[in-house]
Amino acid sequence: MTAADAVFERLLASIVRGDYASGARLPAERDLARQMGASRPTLREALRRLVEWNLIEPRRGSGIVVRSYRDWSIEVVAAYLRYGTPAAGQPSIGRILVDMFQMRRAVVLEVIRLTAGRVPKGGTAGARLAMARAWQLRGQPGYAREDFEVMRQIVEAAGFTPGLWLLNRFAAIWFDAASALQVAVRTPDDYVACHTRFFDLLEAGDAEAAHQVMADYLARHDEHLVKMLQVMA
Amino acid sequence: MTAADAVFERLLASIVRGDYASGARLPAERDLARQMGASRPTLREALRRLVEWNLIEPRRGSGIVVRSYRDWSIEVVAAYLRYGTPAAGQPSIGRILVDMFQMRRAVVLEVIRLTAGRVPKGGTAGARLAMARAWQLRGQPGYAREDFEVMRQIVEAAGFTPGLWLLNRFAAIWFDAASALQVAVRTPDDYVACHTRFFDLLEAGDAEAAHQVMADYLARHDEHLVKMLQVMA
DNA sequence: TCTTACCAATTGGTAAGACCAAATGCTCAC
DNA sequence: GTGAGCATTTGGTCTTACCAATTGGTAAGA
Repeated sequence: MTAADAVFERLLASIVRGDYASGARLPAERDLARQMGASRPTLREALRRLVEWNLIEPRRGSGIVVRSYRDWSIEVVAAYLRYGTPAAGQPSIGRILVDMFQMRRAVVLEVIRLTAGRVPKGGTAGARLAMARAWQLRGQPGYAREDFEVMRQIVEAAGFTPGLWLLNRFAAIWFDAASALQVAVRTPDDYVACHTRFFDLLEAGDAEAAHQVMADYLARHDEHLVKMLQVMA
Repeated sequence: MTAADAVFERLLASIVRGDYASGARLPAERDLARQMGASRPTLREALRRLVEWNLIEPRRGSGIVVRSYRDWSIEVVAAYLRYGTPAAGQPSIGRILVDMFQMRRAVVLEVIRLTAGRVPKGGTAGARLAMARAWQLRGQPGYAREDFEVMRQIVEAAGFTPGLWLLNRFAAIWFDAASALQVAVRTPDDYVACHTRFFDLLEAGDAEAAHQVMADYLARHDEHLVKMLQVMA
């Protein structure tokens, strides 16, 4: 991790933790750089990302104002799971987590739905290979990424570029959150069976049935994770 | 627009346009800064955002490699609409556009679905006010933002924070894309009627019917936009 | 001839200091 | 009390320099 990354993480934590009220001002860049033990250019690289995530808004001559949590961008969730301290009337961390799971499943399923009817003949070959690799890696660190690669292969073969890019963003957020939660994703026993059936249905052109297979699979998958979360809570 | 923004935009354009093959290296930072007529710190602020969007990957001692388009993040779509030149076998700009519309509608509707059952008594008050403001602004520049505020009010009232943050990201991408397309969003005549009915159903606790109202509304809305796109093409 | 260890060049990462320009807020004249 | 003008604050940018990780070639050794 670079110095700019470290500064970014510290500022991110303090904002998400609620150290600054909405509309409050951060210390001036020069002071902030000194507080963080970093140079101004390094600090500014960190600030760039905070701007990108809609956490702050620099105003020349005036200062850097901290934006309301209602303006934040989805990339913040992982940090919120790490550092968040919900104020009164705001949803709890557990609530956020459950919501995130629901939303993630909904988005992935929508991408699948929009993809399913467009997979060309033989378009599942890459996905089948990725699935085999993922299965080999079950229980090991590289599994999540390879499992994710399966869907990317499908979506790419279908030429559904915006869906591919959306999945990429979600994956980044997801892996970040997972590392924050120390969640070890378990691979279901029917992993290969479900996916093979999914691929076969795609090749056969039965988009609706294919979508249903993955909907059921992900529902079971999430159910398992939610149980784990309840054990933790 | 700051100098760093300008440099970012130029680099973004050249990468999205395909000036660099996947895995190719950008010129060294010092050379690139000179080419862009900017200082190294300014250039590096621009590179930060390109990293954030998964367009490049800096490697100390080696250089900055340009990543494959399949790794890019969803934030890139707007730039792709501006500058993209799809290679053979890749989807056309028109295809991307239609996909984007579909995906946006799907995501918004999913957020609505996950929100609908959780709106508290009186939770639509803020949304009704925003709707009135949006209607006043129909046909004018501020309309799109205020129209978007309506949904944010609903989602916020329901305490569906990840959904709120996801909408924020989508809105940013959407407004960026709209400015690239010079699309003027027309306000349907039944704007107030549809939304009022939506709010009433939410307050009555009929989540399914509420969802359906907005699904129909957005379908008609998008149909209109798609027609405009066909005229343009 | 092949391999290995090492060194120098390349290149991203960081720091310090200075100046410009926009916004702010105070002061002073009216 | 009010408005114009000026000094201060503060983000935006540039220059220069040095550090550290990687790379690639070179020379020594097997």
